[in-house]
Amino acid sequence: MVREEQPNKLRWGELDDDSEDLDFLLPPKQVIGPDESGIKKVIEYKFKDDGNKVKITTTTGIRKLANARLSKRAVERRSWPKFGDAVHEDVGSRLTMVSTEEILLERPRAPGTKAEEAKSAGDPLAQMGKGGAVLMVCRTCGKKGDHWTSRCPYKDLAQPSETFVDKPPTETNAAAGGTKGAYVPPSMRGGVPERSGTDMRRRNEENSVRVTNLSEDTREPDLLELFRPFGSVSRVYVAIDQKTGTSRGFGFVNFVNREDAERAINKLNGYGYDNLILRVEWAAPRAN
DNA sequence: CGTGAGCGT
Repeated sequence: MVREEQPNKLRWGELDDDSEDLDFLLPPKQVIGPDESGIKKVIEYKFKDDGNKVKITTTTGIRKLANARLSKRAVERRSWPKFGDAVHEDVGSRLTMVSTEEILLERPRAPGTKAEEAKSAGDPLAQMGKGGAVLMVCRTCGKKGDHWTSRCPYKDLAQPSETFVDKPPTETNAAAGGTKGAYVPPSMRGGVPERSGTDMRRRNEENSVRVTNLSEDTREPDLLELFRPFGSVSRVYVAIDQKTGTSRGFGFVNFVNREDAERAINKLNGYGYDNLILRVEWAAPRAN
C-alpha cells in the first residue's frame, strides 16, 4: 500500500532515473542469430512498473511477418535466386525492392467492342474481311459483317429479317413472339394494330437519350453495344470536337420504342463505363 | 473577374 515499504517498487517519477541503476540485477541480454535466413532474436529482461521482471523476446528480420503466418511456399520462395534489378543485391538484404522496369497497363474497358476497335484502329466497318470473328449482324436486313443496323441502307424500307437470332429476350418480344421463337419487329410487338403516324413505334429522331460523361475514346459503336440490349436503337451519335477530332464526352442514342429508352435510362444512368460514371437521361428536343 | 461546362452533323 505504502510504496516506500516495498523496496523493489518504483515510483513512476523514478523509473527513468533509477532503472539504469537496477539493470545489473537482470540477466544479461542475449542475441541469437542472425541465422541463414536473416532472423535475429534478442532476449532481454526488464523491470515492469510493479517491480517484477519480464522476459522480452524480440524477433527481427523476416520472421516478423512469419509470426503472423508464413506459408511453406513463402519460405521456399526465399531461396529463389534474385532476378531483375535485384540480382546485384546482397542475399537476404531486402525482401522487396523498387523496380524501375516499365509495365504497360491497359485501361479497363467494357467487354467487346473497345478491344476490337483498338485492333482495327477506328472504323468498325474496316473489320469486315479481316477474318476476325466479329459478330456484326444487321438487325434490319440480317446481313452479317456488312454494317450496323443503324447504318442499314434498307433501314427505312425492308422489314427486319426473320432469320435474326441474336436478339436478346426482352419482356416485349418474349410476350409477343412466343410462337416459334421468331423475331418480332418492334412495329409488330404487343399485337397492337399499327397506329401510323403516332409516336412510340415510328423510326425517327424521337425517344432521344442523352449520354454524358463519356470517356474520350468512347465511339458510336461502343454506345450502340451498350444500349443495344435494351431494344432497337435507331441512331447513335457521339459529339466530336471538329477542331481536335476528339470526343466531346457526350452523345445521343435514339430508341425506336420509348419504353426501351426508359429502361436504358434507368439501368445505365450511373453505370460505370470505361473509368467514368455515365449520366443517362432524356434529351431535350433538338434545336433546329 | 471567372471560363471545371457541356443538348447533336
